[in-house]
Amino acid sequence: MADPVVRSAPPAPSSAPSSAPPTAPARAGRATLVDVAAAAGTSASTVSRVLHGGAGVTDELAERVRAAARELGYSVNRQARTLRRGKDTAIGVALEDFTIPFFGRIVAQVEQAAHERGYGVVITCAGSGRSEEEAVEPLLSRSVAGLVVATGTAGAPEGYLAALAAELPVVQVDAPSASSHSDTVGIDNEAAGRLLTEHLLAHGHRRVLFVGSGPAATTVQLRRRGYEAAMREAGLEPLSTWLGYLPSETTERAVDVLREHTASGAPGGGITAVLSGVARVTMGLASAMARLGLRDLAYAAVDDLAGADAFSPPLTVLEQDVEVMGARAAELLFARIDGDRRPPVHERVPLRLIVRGSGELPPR
Amino acid sequence: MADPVVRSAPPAPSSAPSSAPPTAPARAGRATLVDVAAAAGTSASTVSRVLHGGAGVTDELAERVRAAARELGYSVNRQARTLRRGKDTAIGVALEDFTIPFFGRIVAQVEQAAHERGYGVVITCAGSGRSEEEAVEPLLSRSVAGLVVATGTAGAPEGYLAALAAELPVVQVDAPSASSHSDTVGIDNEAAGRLLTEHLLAHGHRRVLFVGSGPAATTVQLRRRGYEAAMREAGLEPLSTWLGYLPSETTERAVDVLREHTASGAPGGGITAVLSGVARVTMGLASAMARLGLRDLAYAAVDDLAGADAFSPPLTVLEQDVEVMGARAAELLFARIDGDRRPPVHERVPLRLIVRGSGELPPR
DNA sequence: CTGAAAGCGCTTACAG
DNA sequence: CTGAAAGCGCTTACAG
Repeated sequence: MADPVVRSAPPAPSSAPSSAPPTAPARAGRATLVDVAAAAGTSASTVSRVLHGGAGVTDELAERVRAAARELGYSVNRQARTLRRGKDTAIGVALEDFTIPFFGRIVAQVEQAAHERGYGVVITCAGSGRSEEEAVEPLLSRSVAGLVVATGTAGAPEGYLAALAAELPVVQVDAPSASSHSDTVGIDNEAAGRLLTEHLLAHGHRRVLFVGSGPAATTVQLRRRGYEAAMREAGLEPLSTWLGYLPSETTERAVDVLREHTASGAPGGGITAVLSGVARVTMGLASAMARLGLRDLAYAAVDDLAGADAFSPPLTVLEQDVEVMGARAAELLFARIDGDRRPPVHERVPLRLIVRGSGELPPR
Repeated sequence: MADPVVRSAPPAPSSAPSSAPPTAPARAGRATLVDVAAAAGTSASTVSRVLHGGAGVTDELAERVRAAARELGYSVNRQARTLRRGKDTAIGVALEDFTIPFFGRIVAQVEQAAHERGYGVVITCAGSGRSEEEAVEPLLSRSVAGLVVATGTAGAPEGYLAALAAELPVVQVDAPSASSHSDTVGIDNEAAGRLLTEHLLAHGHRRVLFVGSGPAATTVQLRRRGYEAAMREAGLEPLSTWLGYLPSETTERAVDVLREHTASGAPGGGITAVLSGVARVTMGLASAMARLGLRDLAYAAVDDLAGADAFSPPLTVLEQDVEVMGARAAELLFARIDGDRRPPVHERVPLRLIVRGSGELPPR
C-alpha cells in the first residue's frame, strides 16, 4: 500500500501517531475522509468520489476505499458537506403545535420521506405567539434545502412566506388559501364548512353553532364562510363564536360557550347542533360536552380525531387524509429541491364524511 | 471611516473574486462575516468577537459592527460555526411515533427549551421497524450536541444507547429502566400497573384483562409486571394479551380481543374490566368498545389521552405530567451539554389517578 | 484592542 | 483514472 503523503497534519487533539494509521480511529470523534484515504492508501478526492460522487474510479480502488470506510465506521460530516455545497441535505418543518395529532401525522410523513432520501428534518414551532419569522430563522441559518410550513391557524403569513419562497422551496400544508408564491396542499376549507352544515341541516337542525379558535385563523375563517353560506341559503341566521388560541383555556371556554347556548333562556331557544372548525376546538368541545352531560347535542367537526369514534356524544366528521397531505407535501418539496421549476401547484385532498350519530335531530 | 480592504468580492451570485477562483459554489442570499466586516471597515475576527465572543472590543467599533450586521441582515452560518467548533448548536430527538400526543408533548417541551437556548432540533423517528442505530445515525452525522431519546416501546436499546452515551449526552424519556449510562426521566412503570390494578380490585373487579402492545415493549412489560403482582396478591390469576405494534391493526385486534373475552362462553365467565398498558392500545380499545357497544366494561389506562374525558365508556387514567417530563429531559440534557459531569440521574415524575367511572362494578 | 492566518471536513474544477 | 489545491464561513490561537 503506497502512502505517498505524510498524512496531512495529524490533528492535535488526542491524535494517533504520525504517518500511516492503519485502522485506528484517528481522533476522539468520528473518522474523516482523510482518515479513510490514508487507510486505503489514496486521496481524499478519490474517497469522496467513491463514496458519493460515484463514477470514474477503478473497481479495485473503489473496493479498497469502501472497505476502509466500513472499517473506520466513516460517515460524512454534514456540516462540512453543507458548507462546501451551499445547501444542507436537510429540510425544515415549521408546525403550529406538536401536541395535536394532525400536525404529528404531517411530520411523520415528511420525516419518512426525508429519511428515505437521506435528508434530515429540523423542526420549529410557529405557534403560540412565536412569529413565523422567529420560528423560521433558525432553520434558515442551518441552510435547509426547503421548508414545509404547517401553521394553519397561526396567522396570516403571506408577506413573510412570500419573501421566503423567493429564496428557497416552500410548501404550505393546510394552507389558508392558494397562494401564488408557493406550493400548497390542503382541503377545500369553504366546501368543508358547507358540507358539514348541509349535513346537519338535512337532518332537521336549524340552530347550528359554529365554533372556531379565532378570527386570525384563516383556515377556520374559510370553513366558517362555508358554514355561513349554507345557513343563509337555508334562510337561517348563522351564529358563531371563538374559543381563543390558548390550548390551556380551550375547554373552559367551551364549557362557557355551551352553557350559554344551551341554557333555557338562550337566544333563539338554544342550539341543537355544534360545528367545530378546527381540531383543538373539537377536543375542547368534546370535553365540555362530557363535563356538562350534553348527550343530545348533535356534533360535527372538520378534522377527524384519533379516538373520535369513542367520543360521546358521537362526532360526525369530515375526514381528510392527513397522511396523504403530508406525503404529498414532502413529494412536492423534494421535487422543487430537485429542480422542478413549474409554477406553484395547489393540491386538494378529498374529504370524506363520516357520520357518527349526528343524524337524528335530538328530542326537544 | 477607513476602508483599507477592497471589500472582498461583493458576493454577486457566482461572481469571480480577485485572485484564484477555481471553485465558487454560487451562494444565493445571506451575508457573511466578511461582508459585515467590509461594511464596518474592520476584520472578520473582530466581527466574530463582537457578535459572539463578547469581550475586548471598543464600544465604538462594536456598535459599527452591529449596525452593519443589522443592515445586512446577517446571521451566523451554523454549518461553518459547527465545522469549526466541532459541536453543533442543535440537539437530536429520536421519537417512536410522532402521531401519538404523548410524544408530541415531549417534543414540544424540548423544542421550546432548545429554542430558548438558541439550539435547533433535529428529529428522527425510531419506530415501526427502524432500528435505533438507523434512526440515530443521521443525527450523529450532523454533530448534534446531545440527544433526547423517547422510544419507550421500541425495543431494548441498551446496547447501542450505552455506546452512544459514552460519546455524547443522552437523556432517555419514558425509559424502560434506569440505565446506568445515561440520564432518564419517566414514571415508575411497575407502580403504575399496580396502582391501576389495585384501584380496579378495590371496586370489586376480579376478572381484569391487561392489554399491551407486545412483549418487546419494555415499558409495557414493567407495567404488566405491576398488574400481575397486584392480581396475584389478591389471589387472582393475571390475564394479559397483546395487540401488536402496528398502528393500522390496533383497533381490529382490540375488537377481536374484546369479543373473545366478553363472549358468554369466555374463559372464567368473561372480564369486567380492562387495563391498557400504553397509549396506542388505549386508543384502539376505546374505539373497539365503542364499536362493540360495550358500555359496562370498566376501563383504566396508564397514559392520559387528550380528549379522554369525552370517551365512552369513561376512562380512568393514571396521568403523568408529560410536560414536566419533556421539560426536565431538556434541562438535564442542556446541563450535560454545558458540562455537568455528575453520575447519571434518574428522575421520576409523579402519577395522579384520575377516576372517571371505572368505580362501579358493572351489572352482571 | 485588533488583524492575519490557519484550519474544521468536505467537494470539485483543474491538471496530470 | 487520480491527486493537489482551493475554498465554503466561521472561530481562535497568535502576533502586533
